[in-house]
Amino acid sequence: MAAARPDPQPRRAATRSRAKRADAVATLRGAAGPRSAEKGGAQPWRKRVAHETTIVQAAERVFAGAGFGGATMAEIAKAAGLPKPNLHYYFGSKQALYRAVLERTLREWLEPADCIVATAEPREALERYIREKMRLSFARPYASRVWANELLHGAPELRTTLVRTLRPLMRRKVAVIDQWIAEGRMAPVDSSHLFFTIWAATQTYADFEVQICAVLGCASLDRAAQARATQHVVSLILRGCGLS
Amino acid sequence: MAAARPDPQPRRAATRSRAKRADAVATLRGAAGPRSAEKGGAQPWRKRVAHETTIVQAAERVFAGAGFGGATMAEIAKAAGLPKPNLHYYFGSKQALYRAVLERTLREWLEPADCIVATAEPREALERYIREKMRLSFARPYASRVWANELLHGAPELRTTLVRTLRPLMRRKVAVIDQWIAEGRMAPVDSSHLFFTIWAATQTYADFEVQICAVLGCASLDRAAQARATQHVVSLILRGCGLS
DNA sequence: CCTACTTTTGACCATTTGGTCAATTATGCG
DNA sequence: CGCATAATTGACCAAATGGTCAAAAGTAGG
Repeated sequence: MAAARPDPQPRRAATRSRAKRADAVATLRGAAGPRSAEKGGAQPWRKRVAHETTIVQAAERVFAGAGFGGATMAEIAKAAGLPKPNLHYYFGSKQALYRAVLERTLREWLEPADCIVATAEPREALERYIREKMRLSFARPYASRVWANELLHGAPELRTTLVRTLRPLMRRKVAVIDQWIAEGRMAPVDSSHLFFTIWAATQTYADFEVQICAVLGCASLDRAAQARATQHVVSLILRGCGLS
Repeated sequence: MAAARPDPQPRRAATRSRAKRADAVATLRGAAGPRSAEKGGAQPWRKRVAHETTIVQAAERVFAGAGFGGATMAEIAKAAGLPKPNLHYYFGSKQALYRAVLERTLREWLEPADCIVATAEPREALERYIREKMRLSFARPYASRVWANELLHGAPELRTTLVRTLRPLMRRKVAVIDQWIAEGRMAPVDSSHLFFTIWAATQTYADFEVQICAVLGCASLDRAAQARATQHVVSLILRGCGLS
């Protein structure tokens, strides 16, 4: 996760035809900010990262709009403003590109859980967690939809990731909630299912936005509506946990 | 909606090539039980309905598993145990078949809301509503997923349905909740958002089953696990509504 | 049996789509 | 400059896919 970028290395050239694809994904994984200890104006791979990011963002939008099967590489290319073979140059295949999108999302998705720790105040921690989830839902609806779409279809690409990454994390978080309950600091809810409910209640604003807007009779949720939604989810769940 | 079936009429034959498609959808719409006032052993269209049902069920499974774009008519045909042109005979196109699946789901989806009426006891009505939604989620996961998938991708097929059918219904239900709140019979929650939360919390068990199973570490939710989930959602939301 | 119909089905087609290639152009470096 | 490597891109291809058709096979009523 924190692995430093492999810098502008010749990227292990084989006959090239086979070598190009592969690890563009790895690039994105640690692309956050290792611009530090490099030489002077390291612009060679700067452009590469920029392109990869452009592509992944375009792909995110297109995959969100049509699903994996419905999205086409041509459409993604158009959305990214690049010729199609270029996508294949950076990400060997449609599937690899899709994976890159999912991987990027997963990291962002797990982050908010950091505030669920035993030493925290239950009410404060949960409220913060829910608010952060709501914020993500409104800020990155496409990412949420790609993720939802993947789960919806049985998670063919990240079933193992769910078991190997999400599950261990959740075990720890669930233990924290259970401890809070044991200490009588909140009502005895089922901690695992509490997370499922929070995920569902928050992400529904990204995933099923059309339905919500159709019912509310608005084209999209403005700032005020987002705040109202957030307030609703926070207070409903906190009260449900006996934390009002 | 209650329109009687057009019985084994010559089904307005034009040059046939163009006539065959069309209204298989209409058939399904009112196919519930008009077996009543017909003549004797009305078996001619009996088989037709059976086939249409078979096809729609197969389509539901396949669409749920791959989305509209990812599903193929060939796959649906195989799942239905019929040759591909047969599907086109009953439902003119892939899109029409998809619509038929969605339409069937919508009816089932709206039904549980019948118990939300002003004269009912809030606690009892809401609990019943939630339980019914949970039951549907476990009983018809494929339908839920097709629906979710459609919403996820912007509801291209049923945006108008949402506005013309779901919205009016919800206006009435929301009014009921608001009345209950005004009468001081439950906590002052945002009634529209309460529905969004209930939908999300219940349908997550169908839509994101893989994620839930991955976290819980089980292959699928057995009866006991389903009961636990249901109990969790019911008590969390009721308490959230001040109805414990 | 015969006529008129609905239904079934194998063979087929035009289009779309993921992916490839080879040729070409940038780019870094000695 | 000149070499090597990375990046770009127009042209292409094989496979998959939604949809069509016409011939064949039921099926009901006269």
